[in-house]
Amino acid sequence: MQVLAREGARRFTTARVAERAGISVGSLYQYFPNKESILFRLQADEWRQTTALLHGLLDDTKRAPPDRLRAMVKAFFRSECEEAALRVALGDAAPLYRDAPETLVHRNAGKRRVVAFLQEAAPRAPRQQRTRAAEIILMSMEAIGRTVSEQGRPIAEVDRLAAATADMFCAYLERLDRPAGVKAI
Amino acid sequence: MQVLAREGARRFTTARVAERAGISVGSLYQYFPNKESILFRLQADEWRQTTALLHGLLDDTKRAPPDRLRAMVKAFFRSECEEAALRVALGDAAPLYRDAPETLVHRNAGKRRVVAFLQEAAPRAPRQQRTRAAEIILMSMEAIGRTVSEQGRPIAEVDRLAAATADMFCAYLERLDRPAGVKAI
Amino acid sequence: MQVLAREGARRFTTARVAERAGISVGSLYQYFPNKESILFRLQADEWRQTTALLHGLLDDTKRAPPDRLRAMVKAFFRSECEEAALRVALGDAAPLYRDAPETLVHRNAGKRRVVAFLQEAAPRAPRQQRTRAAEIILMSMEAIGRTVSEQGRPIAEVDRLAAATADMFCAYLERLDRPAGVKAI
Amino acid sequence: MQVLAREGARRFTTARVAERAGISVGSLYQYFPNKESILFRLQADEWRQTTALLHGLLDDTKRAPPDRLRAMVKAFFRSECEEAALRVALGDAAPLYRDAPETLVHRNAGKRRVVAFLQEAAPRAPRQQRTRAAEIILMSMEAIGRTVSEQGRPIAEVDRLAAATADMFCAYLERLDRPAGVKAI
DNA sequence: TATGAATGAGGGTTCATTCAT
DNA sequence: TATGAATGAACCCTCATTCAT
Repeated sequence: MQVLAREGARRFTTARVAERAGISVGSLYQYFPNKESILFRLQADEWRQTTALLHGLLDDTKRAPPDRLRAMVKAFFRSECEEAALRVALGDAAPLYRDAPETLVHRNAGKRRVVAFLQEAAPRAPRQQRTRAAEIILMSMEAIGRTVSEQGRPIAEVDRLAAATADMFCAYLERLDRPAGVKAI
Repeated sequence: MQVLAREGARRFTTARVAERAGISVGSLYQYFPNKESILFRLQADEWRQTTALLHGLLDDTKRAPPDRLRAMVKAFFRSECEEAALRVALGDAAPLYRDAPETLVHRNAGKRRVVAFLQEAAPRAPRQQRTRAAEIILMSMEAIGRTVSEQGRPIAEVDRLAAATADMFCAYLERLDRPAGVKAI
Repeated sequence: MQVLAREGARRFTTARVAERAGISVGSLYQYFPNKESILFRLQADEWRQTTALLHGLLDDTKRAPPDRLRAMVKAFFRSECEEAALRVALGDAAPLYRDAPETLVHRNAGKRRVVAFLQEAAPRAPRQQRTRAAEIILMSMEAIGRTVSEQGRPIAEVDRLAAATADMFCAYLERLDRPAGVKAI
Repeated sequence: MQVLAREGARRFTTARVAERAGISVGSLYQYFPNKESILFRLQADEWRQTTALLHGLLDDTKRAPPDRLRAMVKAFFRSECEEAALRVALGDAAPLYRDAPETLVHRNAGKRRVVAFLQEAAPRAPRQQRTRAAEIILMSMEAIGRTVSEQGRPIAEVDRLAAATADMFCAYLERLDRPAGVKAI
């Protein structure tokens, strides 16, 4: 993680990782079969943390769904901004793990959780719409979060963007839950 | 573009580009100072095309703003899916041009155009909110478009996702234009 | 042997040998001083088996010398074709044990046995000629056997080649035993 | 060739070849796609030379076939002993080019030439026997030649072994040409 | 202006061997 | 006696860039 954050994806080499870890390249290769797997492990750890954080917020049934959504977006943006360099570098390394099966697993898990949330937040929306909405919300949140983190914006600005993004999602929720035919726009 | 699309970002080398172009590496280096600049040029061309396409749709004042927004999202998603391989490869090469000044210029131009559009579509929204909304809409659209193209989904599905994404944007527009204090959610 | 036969000489590593043997690398190095010695041991075992087989056939004084020679060639070719992969791999590893003293010992033992056989089969040949003939016969038989095994020819074909090779050896025996000056060609 | 001869197959590395050639590794890789191809090229050159030499001798129709055979064996053994180290190293590197199609081509070309020779030298032998005999003669000659070269025997001894080997071949020729049923052994 | 051979640092990976436990 | 993590030199190969022609 330190090599990735400090040196960037391009300079993330097995030699540097080993040196930073204070071990030899050979030892590194006793724990990881190849470079790709190191990166994947880093990304998996990130996913685990973020998933725990976000699902925890969505699970908090004491709060109204929109509040939970807002909390999730805000938390996600902030977590993206911490260790921004690492996040960017992991993003740059995506080609190396993009097609791994675990990537799909992670994506699907996230999607399922949001679908479940939408069931609660927009119970009147048809199932197919909910599935698509879940995807859209996740993809947007991740993309905006990454871009914001990448640009190194000040934290206050990040929070404002999170609020605005959550506004968009909430407006979408509202519309999804509106009985069909009562179109406003 | 052909090298990038056919061989991927990893195998996009100056030697291959020169060969495909039917010139020598030396000549290639007379037109471009370095590899990075070649990639940047490719991305700039993409941007030019997409910008022309999207701004053209937004400019069509005969249609209602939401319709134009829908048209833009649909057109963007489709254009992303054409030459998906090229798009993915350009995305993978982003680290090489991400920090170029032209990148910022392009982003700002897009943002300005959407801000102008929002002025028309949500005249009652405060200026700052509009600016943020423009950014959010652009980033979401780009991110979802890229992801969708990356995943190679069937065109019908892409259109459905475009429609749903546009739904989200329209719901957001509606809310932006709603007089403050009249919160629905 | 299993590692060598299944994985080939290139992938014959101490780690793999230890794993297949169900012990640790450390333990492996308590039984063998180095990798070379493992290979040599394998080769020595092969030699022991083959020597026992071939000498046994040559020893069978109830049969006429040419018959015994034929039997030996046939048996050798067949034994080479069993476990062909192992044989090929051992051959590839030859540089590691070629210069070991045991290699010379084995070669000399084989030579002595064939010299003795020739004494019986071509008693009239001068001693020096017999010595050379023994070498030539052994080298040919080994080389043709190895090549045949390497090429994975069908067993029927292998037997035919063995018969032809034995023909050659028998013709040679005959000539060796012919009184000098009675040259036919 | 120098690296192979002086350092052996194990120490035949691209870096050493480049250094000895007075060029950089990069340049080396502009002429050869990989290490294997370098070795193959070396072997192919050897084959070309040897083929020219041996076929030339076999072609000399002014001499009787047995004489030509003797000349060929002698010439082959001597050529193997020149640059013995190179020959041994090339042999050790065989795993790298053994399965290349050119190897088969070379083998077949040699075989065809010897088959043609046998047609002349043993016209009464059946076709199938001739084919097998050609293979056997070639394989023996190559194997004995290699072994002799590998052992670094003195040239006089090499010549004697060549003569003895040729004796064996000639005896075989004689037998092949003998009308069937007139078995001597 | 065009060429393309030459460069060489740098990449990922392997593996025989050691030695503290 | 058995272990197996640690080592690190060495391997093959790539590629952005230069520069004499």
